[in-house]
Amino acid sequence: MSNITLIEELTSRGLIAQMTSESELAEHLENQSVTLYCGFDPTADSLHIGSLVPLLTLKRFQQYGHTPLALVGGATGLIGDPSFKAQERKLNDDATVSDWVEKLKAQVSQFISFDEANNAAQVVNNLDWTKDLDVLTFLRDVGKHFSINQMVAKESVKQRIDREGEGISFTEFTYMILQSYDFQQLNLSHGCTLQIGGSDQWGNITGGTELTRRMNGNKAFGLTLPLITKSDGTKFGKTESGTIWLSANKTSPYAFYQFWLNSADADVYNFLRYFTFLSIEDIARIEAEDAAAQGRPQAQAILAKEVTKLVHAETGLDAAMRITEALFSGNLEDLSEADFKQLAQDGLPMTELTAEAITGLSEMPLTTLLANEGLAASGKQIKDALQRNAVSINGRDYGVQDNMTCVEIFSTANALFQRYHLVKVGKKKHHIFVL
RNA sequence: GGUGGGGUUCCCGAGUGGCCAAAGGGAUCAGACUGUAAAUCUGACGCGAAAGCUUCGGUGGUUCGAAUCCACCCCCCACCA
Repeated sequence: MSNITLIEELTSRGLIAQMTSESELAEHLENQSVTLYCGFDPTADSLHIGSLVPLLTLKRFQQYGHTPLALVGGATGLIGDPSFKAQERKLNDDATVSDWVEKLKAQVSQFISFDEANNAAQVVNNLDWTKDLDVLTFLRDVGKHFSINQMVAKESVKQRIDREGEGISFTEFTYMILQSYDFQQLNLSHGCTLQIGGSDQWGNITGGTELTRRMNGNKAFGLTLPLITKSDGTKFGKTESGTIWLSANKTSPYAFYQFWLNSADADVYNFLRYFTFLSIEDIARIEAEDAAAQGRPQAQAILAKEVTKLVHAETGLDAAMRITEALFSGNLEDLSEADFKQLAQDGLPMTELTAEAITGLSEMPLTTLLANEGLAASGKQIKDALQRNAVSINGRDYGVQDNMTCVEIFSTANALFQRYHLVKVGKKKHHIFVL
């Protein structure tokens, strides 16, 4: 597909943190189609954008003719990965985990192709080869290959062991062995010779390459991806309102699109390299054009469009762009009744005002109402916004003197199409109230 | 187990009897500027529309009045053993 090798491509995108036996791995990947895997543990009912880099990297390998296995950790999810975690985690019960496993299976499947003739992807679950494993076999056949001395020395668990006041249970300590066993099993059953993962997984991955060598006598490789960082030092993937999830139920396509659209100039070109399939040349061209042009760069819009399309498909992207256009172009008059219905469906936060709710409004200050609907952390903030004329409803600005007039504000007469009130607080927060 | 130092509003961190809803910084929210940026400037920042109500590890006490004083308890840190 390209005249550069996969490793060269990944390198130029900044997608390689660490590799085992670098030159050998490069050669291994060039000479044949290899099978590789990446694991995703069910720690919630959806993955978040932190998992997007490994997911897309699996796809990149597939584009270069390799066979990706997406492993969902039905077993490891029951244990909990201690890597670089400050505290022991509480265990989730197995009904919950198996429910999450099913959801993640569907989610990871979006990103890799199952139709390729020669290198179709597969989704596997490590519960399949661990659930019937008995303790004695595990201890004798697997555990014997691990040196406690080496395990204790791993950076990923070091802080837990060294730090006073914290500890690590035997359960979590064993996590590395389980994950290593996955690699060894996949090497046997699928001929898998490479594991990729986030850079926090390095200790677990090298555990797997070692175990594969010892038990199977096979050479196996590992490659880790960098932790995504932001130029301002804040954590990637979180906003004030929380984690950005891949599931549309948890983060609407609109919110997802907005997240990328708001990327800082200092980060956006890196993000294009990490999160899109645009060629490095195209990205360099975009960057050069933005640098030459005055005003708003085009990169954020391209990024938002590309990533939203990857995660939420064309329909999700259309919805996100439709809402964005409606809310930020400034012209409410352009919205039709159908548009309002669509906005609600597309994931713009919405509240229905029932008849009882309306009667309750006579006692309800606007500040309380809007704060309750999540438009601000407290009524105080709404009050502050009111004082600065930063609250508008259906295009009309309201001030503190209107605070007790909810009934009038949300009357049918003031509603658009007799039903809709579009509330805006500040520049970016929107909410629809429907009669 | 011993000795010393601590636990303050989202975080860091001042405050050691009234002038304290509690300095300062960060985060956050809103405004100006702008590109739905960044940087910068301004305002807000316990809750409440307001009257007012509730905070300074916990429980009791002293006092007209306590984050500040006393007693007991819980937790954390440092050094020693």
